[in-house]
Amino acid sequence: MDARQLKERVRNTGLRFTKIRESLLELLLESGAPLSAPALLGLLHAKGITVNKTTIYRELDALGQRQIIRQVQLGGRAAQYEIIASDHHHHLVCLECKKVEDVDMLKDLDQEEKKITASTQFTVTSHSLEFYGICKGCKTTI
Amino acid sequence: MDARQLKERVRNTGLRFTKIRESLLELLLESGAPLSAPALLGLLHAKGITVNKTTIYRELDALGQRQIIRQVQLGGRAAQYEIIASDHHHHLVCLECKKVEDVDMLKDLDQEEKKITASTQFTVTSHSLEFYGICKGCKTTI
DNA sequence: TGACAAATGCAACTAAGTTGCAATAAGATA
DNA sequence: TATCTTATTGCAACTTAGTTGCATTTGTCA
Ligand SMILES: [Mn+2]
Ligand SMILES: [Mn+2]
Ligand SMILES: [Zn+2]
Ligand SMILES: [Zn+2]
Repeated sequence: MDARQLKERVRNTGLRFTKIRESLLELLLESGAPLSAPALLGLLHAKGITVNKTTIYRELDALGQRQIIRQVQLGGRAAQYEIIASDHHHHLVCLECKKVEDVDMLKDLDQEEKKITASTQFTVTSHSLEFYGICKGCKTTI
Repeated sequence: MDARQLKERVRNTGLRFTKIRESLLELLLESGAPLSAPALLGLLHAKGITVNKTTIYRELDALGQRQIIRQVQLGGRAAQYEIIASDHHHHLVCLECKKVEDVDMLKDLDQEEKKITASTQFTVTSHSLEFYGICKGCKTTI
């Protein structure tokens, strides 16, 4: 998933390719980790792009509806957002500095989804798995 | 985990056993699912117990520090809380009505924790796994 | 029964997120 | 390129979740 592909995806869903939208997606793409609305607002302002918070929230909503980004719940007050890339993955959340890292799918949880759907009255369509602990940086700092 | 055991645990940590604390824990115990601070506030008021929201937040914090309850992140704006019972479990979250059900641990994710800790610079200490989908009630209603 | 810490309420605050409405700009078309 | 339509944006006012300082009340134990 690079900037060009992303632009393609955005245009295909009927969205205009505005400066704000472009910069916001660029930030999410460059960031190795999910970003919150307040964080995005700050980063955009730091880039010299003046944008209102209402626009950010509407933008995140629009991109979410089109399956270009997804909201992830990792604790903390604000929701975080990340580009929906090709492969499914999970997250490592540092309890110390709150940094988030991606971690590739290890076990096949789709099997678990099927088991639950088969054995309960609940139809599972997706899942999210977060691992909590201490990151490399926080171990050396202490 | 029944009311008596819970009272014991509360007393053992040096907490006084107040009417508010008792009712709050009772609500969490009776509820099959996690509850948010605003929800608890509403339920307590419905029970005729007048309590300030500041008290609720401080209470949740105190019980959390003592490992009597835990905060769970399940999407939605408000954090949810549940009694820490003996066995580890995960959650089924209905995307329609937002209801939450417990689901017993199926696979052994402790193994995954160990693998990650061994192969990355990140020391995993816990995890949370949520399954999303449609609950029984919401399937029949549609 | 005090004494003393824990618990509580209140008011004022911050931070995240939402809504309605008016102004602006992207980009398709002529 | 000028024009048109509609998506996008900003602004202000609002809601909801959660926090803080301080004064008052209440549980517990000697
Ligand atoms: Mn990720
Ligand atoms: Mn649970
Ligand atoms: Zn860290
Ligand atoms: Zn449901």
